[in-house]
Amino acid sequence: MEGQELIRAQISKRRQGPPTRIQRINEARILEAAEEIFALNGYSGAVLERIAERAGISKPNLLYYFKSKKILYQEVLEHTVETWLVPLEEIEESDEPAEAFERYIRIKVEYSRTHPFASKVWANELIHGAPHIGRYLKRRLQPLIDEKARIIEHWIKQGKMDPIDPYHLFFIIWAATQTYADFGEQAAIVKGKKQLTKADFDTAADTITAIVLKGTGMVGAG
Amino acid sequence: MEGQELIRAQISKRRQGPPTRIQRINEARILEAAEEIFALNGYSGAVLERIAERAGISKPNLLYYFKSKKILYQEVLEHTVETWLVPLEEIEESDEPAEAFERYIRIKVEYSRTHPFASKVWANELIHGAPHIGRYLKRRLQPLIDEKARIIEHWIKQGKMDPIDPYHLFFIIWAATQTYADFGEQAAIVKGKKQLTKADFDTAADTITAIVLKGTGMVGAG
DNA sequence: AGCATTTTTGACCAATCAGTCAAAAATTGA
DNA sequence: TCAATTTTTGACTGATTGGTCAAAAATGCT
Repeated sequence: MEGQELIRAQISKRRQGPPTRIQRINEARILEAAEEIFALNGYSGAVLERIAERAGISKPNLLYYFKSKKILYQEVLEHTVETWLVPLEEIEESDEPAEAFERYIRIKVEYSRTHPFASKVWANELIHGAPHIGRYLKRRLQPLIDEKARIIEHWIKQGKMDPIDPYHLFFIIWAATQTYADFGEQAAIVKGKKQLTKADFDTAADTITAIVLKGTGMVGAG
Repeated sequence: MEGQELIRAQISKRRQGPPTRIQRINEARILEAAEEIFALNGYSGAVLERIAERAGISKPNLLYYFKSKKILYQEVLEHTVETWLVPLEEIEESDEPAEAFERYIRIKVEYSRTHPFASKVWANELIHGAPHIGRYLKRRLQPLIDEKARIIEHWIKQGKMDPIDPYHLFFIIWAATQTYADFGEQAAIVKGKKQLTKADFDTAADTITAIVLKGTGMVGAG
């Protein structure tokens, strides 16, 4: 269990032409089912039979589309990472810090609410030390964060916000926004509910936004 | 995999008197080894043979001390939860909010640094919906949080801090402090390091403390 | 020393599960 | 219609692993 290297290269490519209608439907169904099963059980705990079942096909049929459990898992991971990075890319130097971060926080909380399985798969991979996707992450995430860190440092020089370590600021925001997906059950238990509601997520976004914006001096103390 | 009920009741109690020296040593060794293996591999991915190996004994011998994998896992969980709750209990109404929260944040970051495996085991359990420890959590954590929430609401009424949802404040602090243990590899990758250093944890504690204290109005805007 | 109790382990079993394979069924294209 | 291709699956296999058991080894006690 220590995957790496370019994921694309490992994926079953037995096709010559474009994917058929059946292929597109089945692969999409499998990936969706896999996301949920991997999220709920982890990599080792996930059983291919159950993923196939949930996708409405047989296990050998699943293996026909994805040559191995590992490859299927990596496809799921890659999909979640890319979605995860999109809102980060939208932070630009020309933005007002308060607006950029409020938008970023709200998008990430909303993503936690609508894609809890994706977030959990991702969290699981990270907890175990990113064994399947570490190298990819280094190539893809590190340069992106370095770029955004420079933007924040620029904002700090301009006096638009307090002097804060940009990396830790991102860690805190990631942690705070994703905790509602990853540890949603804990939050629900603490709040005495069966499940978090949309209102809970909205309050979460409000609270995180308020603390981060005021706490970093992006907006004047209220 | 949906354990519950009083954990103590399930644990092998074949003893009449107090534990012997050998028992204490071996049980401690096993629990320490188990914590690491469960943290690194998850419940399903953890192999008893490996835990035994790391504890320096044979697998049947491990099963002699803990009757099943599930029971061993629950013992590890229970141990981590109790440690986790200690600093929370220390927050008291007579405290100054800024002092109480700064202390709480620093203790939790330090705990993340010194007990990364415990934190990961715990995170893993929560991600999967707290299947083994959900009920215990409800009985133990919920009342405690309710109590601390009342203290915070009292502080808010006294004008000692901004009106903030106390539950979400705790979620944010838990997430921010534990992210350095749970997702430490990600943080290291982003920072271009192999591993986080003590200095990184100190900066983390400083940053979280600064943002939370200022962001909640516990200290005047600097 | 010698007996009782605790501790330790090799050998084994049964269940689970990723992955294979050959053949059947469905689909496509002329 | 009918042959070529793609899709689907039942039946297997081999490896892994949680847990058992009986017997051996170590320890404690008088």
